[in-house]
Amino acid sequence: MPKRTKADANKTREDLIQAANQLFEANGYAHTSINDICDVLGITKGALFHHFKNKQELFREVWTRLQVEMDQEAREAAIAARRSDDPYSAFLAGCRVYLKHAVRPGFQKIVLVDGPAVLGMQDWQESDHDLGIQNVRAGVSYLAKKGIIAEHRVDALAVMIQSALNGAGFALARNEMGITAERFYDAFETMVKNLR
Amino acid sequence: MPKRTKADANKTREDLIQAANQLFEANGYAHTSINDICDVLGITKGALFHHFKNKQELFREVWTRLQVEMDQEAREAAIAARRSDDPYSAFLAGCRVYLKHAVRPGFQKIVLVDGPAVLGMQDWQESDHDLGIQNVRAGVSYLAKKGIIAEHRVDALAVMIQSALNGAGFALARNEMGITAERFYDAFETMVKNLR
DNA sequence: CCCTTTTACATACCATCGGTATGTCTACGG
DNA sequence: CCGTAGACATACCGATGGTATGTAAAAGGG
Repeated sequence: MPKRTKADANKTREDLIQAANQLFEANGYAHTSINDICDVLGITKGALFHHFKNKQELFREVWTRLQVEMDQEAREAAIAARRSDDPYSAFLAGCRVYLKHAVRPGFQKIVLVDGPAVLGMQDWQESDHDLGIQNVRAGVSYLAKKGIIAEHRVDALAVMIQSALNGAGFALARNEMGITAERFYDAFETMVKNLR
Repeated sequence: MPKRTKADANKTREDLIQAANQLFEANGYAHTSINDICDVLGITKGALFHHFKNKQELFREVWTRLQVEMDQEAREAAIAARRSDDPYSAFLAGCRVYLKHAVRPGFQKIVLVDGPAVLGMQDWQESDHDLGIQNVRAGVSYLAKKGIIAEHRVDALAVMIQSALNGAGFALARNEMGITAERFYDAFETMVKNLR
């Protein structure tokens, strides 16, 4: 009966990521101790530090997975929604997926709130924006090629649009001012369709 | 030679806030220890815990001041720029001030990055200390009263516009994609003036 | 099949940190 | 002039992130 085979080690690593994800989501990074995470799996700190250099690296792994997951789904949705008669369809479909994730408490707490604070702004720039923003930028750039918006505003608008989606996600999760998801999406779509 | 008068105590408190502000800005909340702050002033933890309940409360004070400072300046700018022939003038002037603050690394790190992570989302929601959104909302609401944009989109648009400004601040501070402040403001203004 | 090395953990331990309990000295009101 | 409250300092505690070390099993080469 093998107890410490490579497959088991890989499972331990995955369990660690999943347990960390749950605890980070529930209690936040700062209020989740390494022992808390290990206790969930019935292992000790030795195991955790064998698989991850430190607490931050474990967090980064959790954080990265959430981002990649969202990115893939958004890309697929954008491609699937592409229509020749509506230049906005693909872009808006991607944004809708992004918003769907931005509403989830787990995504918010880990990616949007703790992410920048824990990993620092430099790290945050590298990935979140490389995944989220380039997605948005591609959509905006397409609108520019169609002559709908000015080419020289593509970058600035892409940045602001993604931030707008983040803000919408926050507000929705917090039920801020009682704004519904429908209302948000209506406002967002109107805003996008009136870009010049 | 008076050493522990009330005036001195007040100065100690102010010094604490200022030192904390600098260290939080330079190293972030998590990497700033209470002893670090006290060392700057040559005092001990006893003094700090006499003036503040805990580390969070000190942070909250720093955080609040930055917000209030920005809010006052934005209000004044908006009032000063009010013009009867241009419904956007006051709102855009306020946004320009907000953007000016959002670009500052201190405002970013403390208010935008560490703030949500340290104070938590619930705290954020409960307190109407988020002066930025109230400011923006007032401007958007005015545009709605002028019949320029739809009343039922005021809240959602306000949230997204403020987030857009935050994102612009981040991008500018990091010199992301080489977008200049002028370009950002041009794109922002165009976006706002095409809201419906 | 045996011997060595590497892997996958556990155990023991340490420095630092946020926070508390307590002590001390000074200003101030009566 | 005295007692009390305020403004700090000192001493201490538990928890936490991280390290150093130990150990048993698996992997791998001959």
